[in-house]
Amino acid sequence: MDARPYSQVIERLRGAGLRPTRQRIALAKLLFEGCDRHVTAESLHAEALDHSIRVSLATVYNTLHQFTDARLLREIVVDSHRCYFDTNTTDHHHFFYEDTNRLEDIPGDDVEVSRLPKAPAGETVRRVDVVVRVSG
Amino acid sequence: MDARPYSQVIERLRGAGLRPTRQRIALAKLLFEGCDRHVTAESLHAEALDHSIRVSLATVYNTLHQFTDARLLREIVVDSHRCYFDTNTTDHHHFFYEDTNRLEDIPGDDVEVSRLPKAPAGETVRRVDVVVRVSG
DNA sequence: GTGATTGCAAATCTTTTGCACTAAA
DNA sequence: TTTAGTGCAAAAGATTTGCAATCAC
Repeated sequence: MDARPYSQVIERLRGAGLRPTRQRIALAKLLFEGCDRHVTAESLHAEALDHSIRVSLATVYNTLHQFTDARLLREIVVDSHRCYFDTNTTDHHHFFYEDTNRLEDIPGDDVEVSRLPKAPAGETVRRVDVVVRVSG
Repeated sequence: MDARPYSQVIERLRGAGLRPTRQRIALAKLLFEGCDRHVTAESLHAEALDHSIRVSLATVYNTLHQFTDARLLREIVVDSHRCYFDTNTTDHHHFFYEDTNRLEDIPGDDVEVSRLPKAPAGETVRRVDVVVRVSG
């Protein structure tokens, strides 16, 4: 083992103003080491247990929201029954597989919204989400 | 009062293969008489009670889903905690006011998606949803 | 040590379900 | 009369919360 195996993740948490606790470090390693991912609280909790990381479901929920507030994650709304979180926080859109409830990034250039309405008076556009729903 | 005040709504329900019961007729009148609307189960139930329509929340849920299956309504996903239903079933997109959880149609021509990825192998695109999230 | 964080269990909120009752055809 | 639809209350599923115990600094 590296003498400082967690330093990158710890730095990232500190940079986001989050105290690097054992649970946050472990979850951050699952989320951010490797390629972009989409998780739900349940799926991340299950994955943590698989890796023998002792963390409660409540803490997973809290952590996902803290990471989202800190802009380490992005919340994606595609299903009224479950929250999805995306480790890819850059501007991009999604396929949603209705048969399997799976979410997949659409590469940035493959969607282009060429016309948008202006924001209603007094409002600011926070985000434009495009979801392409597919099924077999 | 007209001698056949409910005939239009009744025809619409029959046409959709739904038996025109007292509850369905009353809810359909709230939903379809007047301009396009966005409702949640809770909001429609409250509105029904305001109009002295005796209907249970469970029936409102069931009815909204039956209407959706019959293509009298469309379900809109903008919030992971609540289902919204839209009486406008034509192709169009939405503003979502994050401060007030309110949903509003964007006129058809004000959004144009000029490039879309092709569907993954074996999948068919069921719908493309664009949500413009705004806040004050 | 001190304040932030966590775990647990209970609470909350939305939605669905089982079943006896009622109403439409 | 027959079957579909309804109401209620209970169940289910996802998420949040209160509070004592624990941990980072």
